This record gives sequence, C-alpha cells and structure tokens, in this order.
Amino acid sequence: MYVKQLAKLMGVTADTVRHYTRVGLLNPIRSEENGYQEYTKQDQQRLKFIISARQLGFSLKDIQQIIGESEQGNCPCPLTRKLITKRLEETEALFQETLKLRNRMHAALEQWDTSADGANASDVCSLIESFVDPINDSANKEQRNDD
Amino acid sequence: MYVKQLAKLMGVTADTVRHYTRVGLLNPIRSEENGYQEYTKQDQQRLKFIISARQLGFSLKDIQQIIGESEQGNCPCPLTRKLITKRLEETEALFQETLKLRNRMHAALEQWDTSADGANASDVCSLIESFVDPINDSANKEQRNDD
DNA sequence: CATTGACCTATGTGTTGCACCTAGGTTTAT
DNA sequence: ATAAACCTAGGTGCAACACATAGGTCAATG
Repeated sequence: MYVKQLAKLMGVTADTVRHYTRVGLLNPIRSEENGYQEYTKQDQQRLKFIISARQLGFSLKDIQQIIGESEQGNCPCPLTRKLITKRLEETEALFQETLKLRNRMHAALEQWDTSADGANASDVCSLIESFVDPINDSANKEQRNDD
Repeated sequence: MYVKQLAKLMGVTADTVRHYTRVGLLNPIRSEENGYQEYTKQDQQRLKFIISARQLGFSLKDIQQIIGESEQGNCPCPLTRKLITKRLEETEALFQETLKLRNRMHAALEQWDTSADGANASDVCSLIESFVDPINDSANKEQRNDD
C-alpha cells in the first residue's frame, strides 16, 4: 500500500503520513523495484493508534515515547497516565485563557458598538486604546470606588 | 531609554521588544555614540498600544495593518472592527475545540481510573486504544443500539 | 589599569504539526 | 509519445517569541 492509499483509508492527508514517517512514527518498507514506500498492516494499525492518541491531546513526542516504551517490552500505560495528566493541565490552562480572551473580545465588541470611530485623541486606534476590560479592570476586582 | 529599561517598564521581556523592533512595529533611534537602540516616548506609547491589541487577540500582522492605516492618515477603526470580527470567530472555534478536547481528556482519565494497565491485547497502549469517546461515539449520538 | 558584571548588538536557531513547493522519477492508459 | 496521476527527498513557511552565539560597551571596583 502506497502513501496516498493509506492516507485516504485513514482519513488523513498524504503529507501527514509522510510527516509521521519522517519523524519515525511509521516504518514503511522501501520497494526495491521503484523506491516507493510500502505501508503494511502494521503501519496501518500504528497510524490508527497515532490518530487516537492525537485526539486525546498527546503530542507527537509523547506518542514517540509511548511507542518507545512499548517497543522496549515495557507496559506504556503508566507513562500514558503521567503524560495525559500533564497535557490535561496545559489544556485546562489554554481553555481558561481562551475563555477569558473570548470574553474580552465580546466585551470589546459591545463597547465598540456604542463608540464612534476615532472619537477621542489617541496614538493609533481609539477603540483599542480606550477599551476597558470589565473583568480584569482593577476597579472591578475586589472593590469598586465609583459607587 | 534602552531595550531592557523599556521592557521592564512595560512588563515584557527585552526579547519581545527586540522582536517587535525587528518586524518594524517599533522604530527606535540608533545612537551614533555606541550603536545602541534608543527608545523614545513614542515607542513607549506604541508598545503600550501593541500590548493592548495583543490582549484583544490581534495578531502582529493585524497590528501592523492598523498602524499602517493610522500612519497613512486614515481612521483605522473600521479595519479594527473588521479584524476583531474575524479573530473572534477563530477564538470561538478554538474555544469549542479546546472545550471538546478537555472533555475527552477528562473522560479518558475517568475511564482509565477503573482500567488496569495493559488489560487487553493491543498494538501499543491498551488505554489509548480501548478508549471510547462518550460524546463522539456514534452509538451515543442519535440513537443507542445497546439498550 | 585591568577586570568584572551587566548591559548592548546582529543574526541564527528552536518550538509544533503539518501544508506546500521544487525538481524530478514511475506507472498506467491512451 | 505523451499525459495524468502517482511517487521520492528535501526545503520552506507558519506565529510569536525564547534562547544561544559571538562579540562590543560601559560603569564601578580592586
């Protein structure tokens, strides 16, 4: 099976398969006839594994480590548990950051809905420069002085 | 004012200031005495603007465009409104993806809490290979066959 | 006055996971 | 013969910096 066929079968691009091959996650056999890469059922299983692991947030390096453990005859599960814990923390952090960013952007759009373009003196763009984050603005955090 | 002083004052790293300078967002004056970059109050204002814009999710290229409009004497606000709309859509998409990933990871950790390491035959790691996403699993989407 | 430490410079590389491009060879069908 | 569709290796681009290299500057110290 050549690269494109495998890619299509597994729902990824040929470039992705080539990329995984380059970094050593897949090990096709080189045909002596034409120099093409021959992917076996092993590679197909392996690719399926990679796709599943990516879906769970593992990086390609994580996956390399996990496969490495497995190939050394060790049970990779403890490593898997350890790695996902770390990745989950990162994902949680990213989630919180993205949430806050989204809220800030929504707040900006709302504020700007009632702001005229270039309404006040500013260096570059009055909208951006006069935006006040209603959440992180210190006056709104613990106490409010403007009551 | 030299790079480190400005960076400290504005709460970013010297590398960040240098980066913005490299891509043309800041335009310090080169001292003829020692070849150092001299940052003026203009640059300080500009950096403050950049930091505010980054907080709202604008890319450095967005910021370059906005500054470009402003420097050409045009009001940058319409462009700003247009760009944030696009960025908000992207952020919303990222947010949803991150949320789904986080949920998948939580689900995996829960499933794995009651799974023994290497409990079943598998190619690489039984935990990953036997994980079933309770949300995206087709059996759970529209109907369930296992009643 | 030499040395030390803290600053500065420009330039290049590493990060992540691919996508895309270049320049070419192979296979198959017409 | 040639075109279409596939394959190869290797390199570049992306985003926003962080970090490293190799060297120049400056102020204070012994």
